[in-house]
Amino acid sequence: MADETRPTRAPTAEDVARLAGVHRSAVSRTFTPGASVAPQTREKVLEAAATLGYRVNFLARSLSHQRSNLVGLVVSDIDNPFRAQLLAELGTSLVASGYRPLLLPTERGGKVARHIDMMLHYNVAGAIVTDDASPAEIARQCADHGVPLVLINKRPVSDTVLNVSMDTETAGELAAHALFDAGCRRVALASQRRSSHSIGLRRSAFWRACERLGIEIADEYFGDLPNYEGGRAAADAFLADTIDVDGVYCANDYLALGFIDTIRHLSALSIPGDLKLVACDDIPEAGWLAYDLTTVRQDPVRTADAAVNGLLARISEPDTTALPVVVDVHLVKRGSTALTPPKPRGQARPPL
Amino acid sequence: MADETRPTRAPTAEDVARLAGVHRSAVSRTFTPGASVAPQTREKVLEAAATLGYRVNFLARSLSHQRSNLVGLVVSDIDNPFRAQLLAELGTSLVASGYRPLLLPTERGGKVARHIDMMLHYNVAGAIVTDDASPAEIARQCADHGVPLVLINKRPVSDTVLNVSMDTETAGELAAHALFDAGCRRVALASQRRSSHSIGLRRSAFWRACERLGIEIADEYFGDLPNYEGGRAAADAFLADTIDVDGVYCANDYLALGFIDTIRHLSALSIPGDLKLVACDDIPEAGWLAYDLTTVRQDPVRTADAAVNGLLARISEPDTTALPVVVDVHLVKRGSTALTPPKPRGQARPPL
DNA sequence: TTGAAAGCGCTAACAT
DNA sequence: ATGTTAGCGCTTTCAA
Repeated sequence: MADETRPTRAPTAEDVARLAGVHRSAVSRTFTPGASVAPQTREKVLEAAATLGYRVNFLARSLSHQRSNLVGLVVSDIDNPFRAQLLAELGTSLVASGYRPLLLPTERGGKVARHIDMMLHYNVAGAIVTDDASPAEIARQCADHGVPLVLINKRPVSDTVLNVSMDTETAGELAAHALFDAGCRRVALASQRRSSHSIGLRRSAFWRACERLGIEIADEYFGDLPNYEGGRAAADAFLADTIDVDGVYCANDYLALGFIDTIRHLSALSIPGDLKLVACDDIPEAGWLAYDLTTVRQDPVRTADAAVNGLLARISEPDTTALPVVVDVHLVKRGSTALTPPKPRGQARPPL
Repeated sequence: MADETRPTRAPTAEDVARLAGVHRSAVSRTFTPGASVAPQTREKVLEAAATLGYRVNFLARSLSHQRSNLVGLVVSDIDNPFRAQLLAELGTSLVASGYRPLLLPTERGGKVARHIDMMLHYNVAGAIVTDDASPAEIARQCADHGVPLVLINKRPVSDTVLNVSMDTETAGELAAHALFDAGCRRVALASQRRSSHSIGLRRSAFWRACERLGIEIADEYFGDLPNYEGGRAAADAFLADTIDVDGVYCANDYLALGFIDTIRHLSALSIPGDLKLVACDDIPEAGWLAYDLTTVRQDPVRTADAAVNGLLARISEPDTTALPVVVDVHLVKRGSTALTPPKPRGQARPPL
């Protein structure tokens, strides 16, 4: 009768109670952290549970609690190594804190509305958003439903949602200084065409810093997206131009990789010989031999930690105003801004 | 009284029923795909639901159904671009199919047991595992609890769990042929030290193919992990050796990037001049100008689709035996195996 | 087609 | 400290 192939229904608290000779509530209490159970009752329950392979049904528990320990993780552009690292960190960190990440990947142009909908279906305890899409709506909806929300590197929407972002202002300054120290006085910018909050901030901060330092910004070049292809496109535009610059700031590393490759492989320019380069993020690739890119580091581990801790805080005290968290950045100096002996021709940018 | 700041409790089916002037079950039926509701009742319910912002509580629904539409996604090494792509695809594909991915990232050396535990707590509808850790235990446990399981590129464990894997045999052949066609007759292998099912298959298949073609395998070099650093370590070992080879097969692209960088930047050897290189996966980086790596493509989209479709099939018919799915591979020819004019010195591998 | 009622597995307030 | 009981929000037989 008891066929091994037919997996029997999962054991319930009732089953355990029966076997242990106690009441269901005793079982419940045994598995509830702050409950009072007699040590020996607890023992009996634990043993029975073990032999039966009992596990608390979190769905039922969440139903009682009116809130699950699921956390919505809205992410886009996982192909960007920084995002991938961040996602991994957020995931492990959440799991370590007893929460379960519900992964909600956003395709480009995908409806974020679907995701909030989803999360609300699941009574998520909170949500973390690092998507590039505009979070205004998602934030409002979450607020309406009392779902604590954390935005990473996004435009702040209200003082009820926590904003965790890198120190863009300092990042811009560090980048400008790095170029200045490398001798640059006339630079270009490379970024994405589609406007983005965080990229926008990086650009303007860099711009201001250059002004202060007396660095002239000659022009700006764009790719469609802030990725490798975007960097290549920006570099193509750059090379097609005839302006004379001695440095370039790329809005992020991922894009910088494409920029570098195009410059190195499809032009006669040398980095850092003819052109210094600085970017932002410090993805692992920036440290690779093929790139050796000076960049402003934004630590994904600390960012993720700040986001998760912040979320936990908001979950336990949802009614406090959320003070924005700014994650420090620092310059990682590499070969792309190395000082080089003056070129024989003595020209910053030789004709192609 | 009705303060906007205090988000009111989410509306329930009861609330909707009251507003629509019907019974709760009518509401339930309205939101149950195959139920029978009078068109106008349905209309009333839908309207009431809309004004109240009602959403079915999936936790409660799952409790009734005895199974949620959560799917465990056990992933490790998200830093590997192939894994990142796969994860993104799996996520979007699951969401598109009406399932919700529960992200369970495995740290290196992390206990997978924790994850199965978690999934069982949530009555997941199924699970997809692309983790590198041994899945034997996880598979057994899932089977015990009737949780459909799909393994991607892992060692098969039983005919109740579906195995989706790339065609390693063909991959080995394609790689060997690519090297052969590029003129290689004596090659080396680069992979990871820690044994891994999929890497192991790639190696042995390549080995056999070389034997058939009359390519001699001179030696094998290892890095600790199948990543960039692993590739660098393997290349270091390779360079420290004095064997004379004309080609190298890297067990995966990610590792190959490190291998290439070390060869290109820390040795006098040229690729493909002195050394042809072939790897496996076809991550985006392989096509970058800095690498231009000939590789055997394993399409993450098709792999993910196969896994998700397979999972759905097993969810609907859990008692059929799972026929392994093999995902086709093909060669992507790039510069690392380009034929080059004979070197002036006429020597395959010049001394450093 | 619709209302009534039982039950999914668990928690928590209450009573003992 | 433990048993009792009333829900949590939904689905689903069963009658009507």
